[in-house]
Amino acid sequence: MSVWGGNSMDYSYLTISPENKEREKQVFLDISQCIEDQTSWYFDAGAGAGKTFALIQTIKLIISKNQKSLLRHRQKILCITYTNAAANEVKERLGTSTVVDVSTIHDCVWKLIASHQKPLVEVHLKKLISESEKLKDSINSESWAERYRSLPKNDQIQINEIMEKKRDVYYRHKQDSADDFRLAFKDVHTNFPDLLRSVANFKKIIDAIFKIRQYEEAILKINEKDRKHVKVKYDSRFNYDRLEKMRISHDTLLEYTQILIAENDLLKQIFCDQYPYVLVDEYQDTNPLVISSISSVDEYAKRISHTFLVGYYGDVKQNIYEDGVGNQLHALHKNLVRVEKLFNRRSSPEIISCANKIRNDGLIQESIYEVFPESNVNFYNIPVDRQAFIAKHIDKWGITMENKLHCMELTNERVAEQSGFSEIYNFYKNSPWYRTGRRFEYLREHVLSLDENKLGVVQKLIFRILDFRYKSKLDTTMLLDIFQERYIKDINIVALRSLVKKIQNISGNTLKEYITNIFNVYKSGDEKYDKCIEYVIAEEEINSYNALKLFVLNQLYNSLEEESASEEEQDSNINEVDGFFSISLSVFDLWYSFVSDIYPGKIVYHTYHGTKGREFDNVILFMAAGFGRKSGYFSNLLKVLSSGDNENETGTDLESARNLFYVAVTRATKNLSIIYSNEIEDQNPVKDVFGDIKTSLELGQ
DNA sequence: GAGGGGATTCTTTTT
DNA sequence: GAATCCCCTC
Repeated sequence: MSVWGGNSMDYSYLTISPENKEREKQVFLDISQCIEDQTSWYFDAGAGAGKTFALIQTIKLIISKNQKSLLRHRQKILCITYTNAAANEVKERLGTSTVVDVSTIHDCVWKLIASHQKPLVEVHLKKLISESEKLKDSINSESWAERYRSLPKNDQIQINEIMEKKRDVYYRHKQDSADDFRLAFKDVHTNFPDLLRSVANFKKIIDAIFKIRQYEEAILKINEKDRKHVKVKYDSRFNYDRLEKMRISHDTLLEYTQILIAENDLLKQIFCDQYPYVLVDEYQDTNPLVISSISSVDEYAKRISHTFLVGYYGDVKQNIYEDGVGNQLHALHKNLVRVEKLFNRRSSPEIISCANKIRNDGLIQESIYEVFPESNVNFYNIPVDRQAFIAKHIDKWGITMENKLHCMELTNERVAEQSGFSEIYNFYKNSPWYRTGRRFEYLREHVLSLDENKLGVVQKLIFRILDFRYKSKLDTTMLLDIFQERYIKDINIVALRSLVKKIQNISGNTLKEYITNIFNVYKSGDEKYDKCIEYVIAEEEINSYNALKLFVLNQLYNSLEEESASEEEQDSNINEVDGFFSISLSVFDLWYSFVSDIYPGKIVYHTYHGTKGREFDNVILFMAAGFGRKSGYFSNLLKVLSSGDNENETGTDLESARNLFYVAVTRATKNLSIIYSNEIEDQNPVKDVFGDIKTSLELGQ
């Protein structure tokens, strides 16, 4: 069913009644009718209904009816998805086609607008002006800028000049404690003691002043047609704009697109000429700016009587990201025909029934199958003892390597801990680059991303070493997976055998030992071996364990060249890095398996959010009253679990908790256990959904 | 004892 | 960036 492959039950032997087959066909006929009538539509279906299947079916239908005309007019069907993973899945399931473009929203709109730099730069210029105005307004009105505001103009100018001169000093000491920071700006502190009473506010002011200046310089340069300011670039690697450098990030790209399309008939023309059919996957997660862009193209196409059809596919109750359009689709794109699918092709009737009660918008699913295998659904309210709880389920559900147990946790930190590599996760978490540098938001991606390229610099290097170690031990590894082509082209069997043996002989119980052993053989006469190691490490200056340690120290502690770091501090940093490399290799193996998406055991851990789109036979949900800073996140939901008012929940924490819970519950196909350890104020709503609440570990039927 | 400020801690996910 | 706790000052 999914790109992540197997580990799910075999549906092929389940039977579907002729009546249900007919009804399922009718849903698709509804979509065909929309295409026939030239009316755009949205397809709403709950979890497990086969949305992606329907989307692909639709594409195939459009192709079968219009391929010739599309080819003749050099037109294509556009399918936009929210993630790269989803785009790849659609491509894979659809097969290659010359009349379909499948891409993420960002790729697609950037392709559209990147070649229209003239209007793009104009929009960018307006943005720079409005952003610098906004900053000036804040300095004139926000309470954090009051102490600056109340100074005489001359003093303000003086401060601006001092800070401009000491720009590098400012950035060097920005992360210091308040006392150290005041010390670094002694002169400002003595002359303007009030201003530095709150260091945090002072930093806010200075940041704003610097930004205003940068923006104003950029505005001048754009007007002067400076060589570096004639083009706007979209940089998908960064999550924030650098407007003064003409670089924008994800959200601003969508913002500019919306403005450009709204203001520019030529772009609308190009869009609807090129793509008369647009299909949007997971519309509930799509940014409202994208919906209004598409909608304005639609209106334009109608005005000039062009064919332009849009089909949205999604489920409002699976909207778990804040900037998604959710149930506001119809407000932004008018006159859409609703097509609904009420069948579920994934889960047991028991699970479907719980899910129906959790979603409170009236969409009630039923199983498409006549008979479904045995299913267990239980809600436990007991103190959480993960080991005991999991052990019971392994017995009860017959968990094996082939029939895995999938545990869902709320946080990544827990997932790392349960997966057995919290030592590694915590090392990064506590390192100055992430902790003192306040870069917590990078931690997940840098440590846990399944995409090697998104890992942090240190993490990527360690990944490469572990990957090399893993593959060099595997009989099925292809030579080219570990050796670079040009170094093995002219190698004979004897030399190759010796090289492989040398590599397989590298041993160690810790990374420290393993890496030390790598370099023990390095530069001792075997050039092929040296090249191979250089290929793995790919960092020139690293040619010993100590050099590696220094590299990590520079990357994560970068305190070596700082005059402020005392010798003891440096020693303790070195010890910490040394301790990190002394963690057992078996722990690193667990991390390696995790980020390689290899599941070496019977149990797999996920976050609730991370399982979107997937399905598992056996699921345990670990649940608690609070989530993040919100202490009543789930406990409030449980109070109204089966009775909440859909209308009044819009935009509330209750809605987001409900959607997240809905997504988590509907991942399960056969067996689902939920364990909630806090007190339940009112048991009735929970009983309504899950039946009796179990208060002991005994797994009743 | 009120309130200002500082230090500390923290959720998820995608582009 | 915001919630929360703690400390300091008035």
